[in-house]
Amino acid sequence: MKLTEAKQHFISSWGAFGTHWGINRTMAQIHALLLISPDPLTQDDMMEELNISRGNTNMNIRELINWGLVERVLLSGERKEYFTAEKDIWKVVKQIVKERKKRELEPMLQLLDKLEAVEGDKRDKHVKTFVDTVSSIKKLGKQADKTLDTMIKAEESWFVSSLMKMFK
Amino acid sequence: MKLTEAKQHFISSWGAFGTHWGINRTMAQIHALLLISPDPLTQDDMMEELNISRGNTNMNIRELINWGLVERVLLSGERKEYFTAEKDIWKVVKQIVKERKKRELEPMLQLLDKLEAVEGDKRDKHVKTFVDTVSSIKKLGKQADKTLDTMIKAEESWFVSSLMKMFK
DNA sequence: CCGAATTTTCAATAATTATTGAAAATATAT
DNA sequence: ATATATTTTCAATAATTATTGAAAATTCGG
Repeated sequence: MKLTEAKQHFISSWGAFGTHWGINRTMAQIHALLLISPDPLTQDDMMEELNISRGNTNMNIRELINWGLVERVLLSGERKEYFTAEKDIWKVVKQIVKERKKRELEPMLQLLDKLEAVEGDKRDKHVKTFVDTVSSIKKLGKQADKTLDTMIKAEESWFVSSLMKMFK
Repeated sequence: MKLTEAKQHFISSWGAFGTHWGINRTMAQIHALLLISPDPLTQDDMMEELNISRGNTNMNIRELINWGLVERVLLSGERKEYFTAEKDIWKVVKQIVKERKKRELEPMLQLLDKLEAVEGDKRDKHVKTFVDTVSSIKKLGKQADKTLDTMIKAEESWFVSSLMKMFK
């Protein structure tokens, strides 16, 4: 397979992959493109490679910057802005985990805390099932939260080798 | 907070949560409803509780059954079908991980294998960056795949206590 | 400060995805 | 077998989400 074709495959399947994870296609594709680009790219480069409009490109680049996955680069002597993505995949994964934890897991745990304190007699099976379900989700969620915190701090080498031994 | 209100909150936020994970709102809400229901429910029960149409209810129940999260229950003397959800959250998580691994991670790893074998001179930085990116994603993906396999087999008690020690 | 280059915004539109509801198919009791 | 209850399908529609493109805002060199 030629590089051009391989790049197309990579970008389009990264985009499709993203849609399964609540990330929009274009955002994932821009990210994919930057991941495989040795040098920083401009908005125009991305528009051309991915055949998307200026507005779409711009909004999704900003979103990737918010996620901490892409950053602006200033190239001296150039008027245009350039962008580059973190290439260390372990760092990328940690960054995504960190953001999703903050945006989704933490608010969910806060809600569960409130819901667990529902009024009512636990001898009523409706109350009991509700409280039991909420409590068990909360328990697992809290554990996941701690685990992810540690993961976020970890080095890849440590992570891989520890897990290899642990889950052999 | 009263039970009725708490249930509403739980169902609607479980639905919103689902949409961040590529699961449609209704499917997540039906699942939530079944999780907190002490007894099996019929399609009509769900239609009424969630204010959704028969067709929508039916399609999403079947989808939940495909995911292995819900099953039919036959109640003797009843003409209607009843449905119930697995209540053990650890089993639920394992089932979801198992399915998503099969549906998303494994096909991605297969693709990466092919893309890694791209033609071209690795002294060309475009080729090099492409191959390096693909390889490192593949490496991490393969590790995740193994780790998840072990997790799928694990008992919750084992999982929680091991991780507690590991990630103290 | 001026003017050109560049970036950003956002209302309009397109594309995608979810939902309805009624008809068809299936199952069951008598 | 027939009538009735129940489930399933799916074309039509609604709702949501993504994308465009042109106008406005900003930046920056001279």
